Amino acid sequence: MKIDPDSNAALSAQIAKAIRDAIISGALDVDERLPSEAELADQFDVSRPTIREALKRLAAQSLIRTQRGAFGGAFVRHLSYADAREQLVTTSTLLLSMNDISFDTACEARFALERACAPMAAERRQPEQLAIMAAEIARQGEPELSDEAFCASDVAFHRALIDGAQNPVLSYQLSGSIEAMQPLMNMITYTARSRAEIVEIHTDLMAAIDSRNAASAAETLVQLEKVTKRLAHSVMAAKSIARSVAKSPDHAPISAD
Amino acid sequence: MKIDPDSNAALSAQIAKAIRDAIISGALDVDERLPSEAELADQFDVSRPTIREALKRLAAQSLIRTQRGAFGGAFVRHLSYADAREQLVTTSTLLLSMNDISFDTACEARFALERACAPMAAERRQPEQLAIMAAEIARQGEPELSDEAFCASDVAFHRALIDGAQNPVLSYQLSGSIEAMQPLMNMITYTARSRAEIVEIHTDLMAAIDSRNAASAAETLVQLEKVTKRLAHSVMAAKSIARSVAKSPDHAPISAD
DNA sequence: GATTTTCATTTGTCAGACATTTAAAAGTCT
DNA sequence: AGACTTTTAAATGTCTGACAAATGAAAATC
Repeated sequence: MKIDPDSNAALSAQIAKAIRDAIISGALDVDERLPSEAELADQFDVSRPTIREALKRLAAQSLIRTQRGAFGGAFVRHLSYADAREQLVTTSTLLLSMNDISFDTACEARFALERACAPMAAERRQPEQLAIMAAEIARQGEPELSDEAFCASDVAFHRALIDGAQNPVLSYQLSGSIEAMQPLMNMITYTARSRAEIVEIHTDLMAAIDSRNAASAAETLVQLEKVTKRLAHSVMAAKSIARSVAKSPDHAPISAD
Repeated sequence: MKIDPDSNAALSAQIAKAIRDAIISGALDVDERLPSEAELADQFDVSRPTIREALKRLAAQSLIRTQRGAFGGAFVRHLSYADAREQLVTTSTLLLSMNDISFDTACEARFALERACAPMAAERRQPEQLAIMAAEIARQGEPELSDEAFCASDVAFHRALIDGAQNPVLSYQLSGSIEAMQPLMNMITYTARSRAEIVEIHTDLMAAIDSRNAASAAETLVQLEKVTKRLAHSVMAAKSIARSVAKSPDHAPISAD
C-alpha cells in the first residue's frame, strides 16, 4: 500500500481508500482482523491519530467494526441487509433533500420501481406478507391516526408488498427508496377523504396480490401514483401560498446543550 | 445536543450522529459552515481529536467537506448524483459480495428494475441515448475486445437505456444497481457466440426503444435476463467441475441458485 | 489604486501519555 | 484434575500540547 504525502488529499483519506480497496477487492475477508492501529501507523509511516481518522471513515461506511481489549482491533465487517439499507436511506434522503428534485420526479421513480416487483410479488407472496398488508390497511382506517403514523403504516404496507417478491436484493433497493421518500410524504396532510381513497386503493392492491393478478396490481399502482401526485400538488399549492405570506425561519446553529 | 460519556458508543460516533441528524433534519443548510473544531470541542466538551474523528466519519459519507486555512472549516456538502451513486455502488457491491447471494437473485433484481424504466425510456428517450446505445453495440461487435471491456460497454449501454427515462432519481438508483453487479458479470467468460447473442438482443432492445415500443422493450429485457442467467450457469458449472477435479470436494461447490 | 507582505485562523499531522476494556494466561482453591 | 479467581498484556478510546501548512483578509508598500 503506497501513500503519497505530497498529494492534496489528506493522508487519512488516502489510507482509508487503500484499506477500503483491499476490502472490496476481497484481499481482506469478512471478520478478518486488521493490524492494530500502532502497526498500521508503522506500515503507513504516519501517526496513530491519522490512522484512527482513516479507520473512523471506514467505520462510518460500516466497512469495519472495532473491538476494544486484548485481541480486539478492527475487523472487516459483515455488511447486513439492515446496515446496507440504512446507508442507502441516508444517502437517498440527502440526495432528495439537496438537489431540488420535484415531488413528481421522486414519486415517479418510486412507483416505477414498485411496479417492477409487483408481478413478482403477485406470483410469490406468502401469507405472512398478506397478513401484514391486511393489518396495515386496518390501521390506516383508524380515524384518530396521526398523519405521521398513517405515513409509517403506508411504508410498512408497501414494504410488505415488496417483500412479497421474495428477493432480498430487491427488498433492499426498494425499501431504501421508499423510506427515503418518507420525509416528502410526511409533508402531505391526509384528510379523511384522501385517506379513504388511499385505503381503497391499498385494498384493491392487496386483493390483486392475493389473487395473483399481476396486471391488476400494476394498474392499481399506476392509480396510486396518480392519487399521490394529486394530493402532493394540492398540499404544495397551499404551502406555496402560505410561504409567500410568511417569512422563512432562520435555522438554529449547533449547540451542545 | 446531549452527549453521554457513559454510553458504550464511542464519543466520536455520538457526536457524528448528532451532527448528521442536524444536517438531515435541515437544521444545517447546504454550504453552511460548521463551528471550528476547537469550538465544537468546547461545545461537546471533548478533545479536538475526538471531534476530528467525528468529522471524518461525516466526510466519509460525503456529508461534509473541509477546507483549510482562515475562514476554512467544515461545510455541509451538496450531495451530487455522482457522489450518491458512488456511495450506492460501494454499499451494494459489498452487500452482494458478503451475503452469499446467488447470481440469479441479483440478476433478477437488476432486470426487474431495468424493466421498470423501459416503458419510460421508450416514451422519452432522446437522440443522445440512442447514439450511445448504437455506439456501444458497435463496440460490442469488435472481436478483439476483452471480456472486461465487453462488460464495461454492456454497462454503458444499459446506463444509456435507463438515462432514457429522463428521471435522475431512477438513473441514480439503477446505475448504482447495475454497476454493483459488474464484478459478478465479470466472472462470465464471453464466447464469440454468446457475444453475438447479446449484441442481437441489444440491437432488438435499441430498436424497441427507438420505435417507442414499450412492450417489445420489456419483452426483450426478459429475454436478456434469461440469456444472462444461462451464461452464468454454464460458466459456474464449468468452474465447479474444475474445482472438484483439482481440489478436495469437501466444501460445497458454488451454486448458480 | 494596485501589488506585495504580513498575519491570524483553521485544518492536518505528530508525539506521548493515560484510561478503559477485554480475553488469554497464570494462579488458587476445592 | 477441574473449576474458579486474579493477574496481565494488548488493544482501542481519549486527552494534552504542539507544530506545519494552507488560506483569505488586512496592513504595508510601491
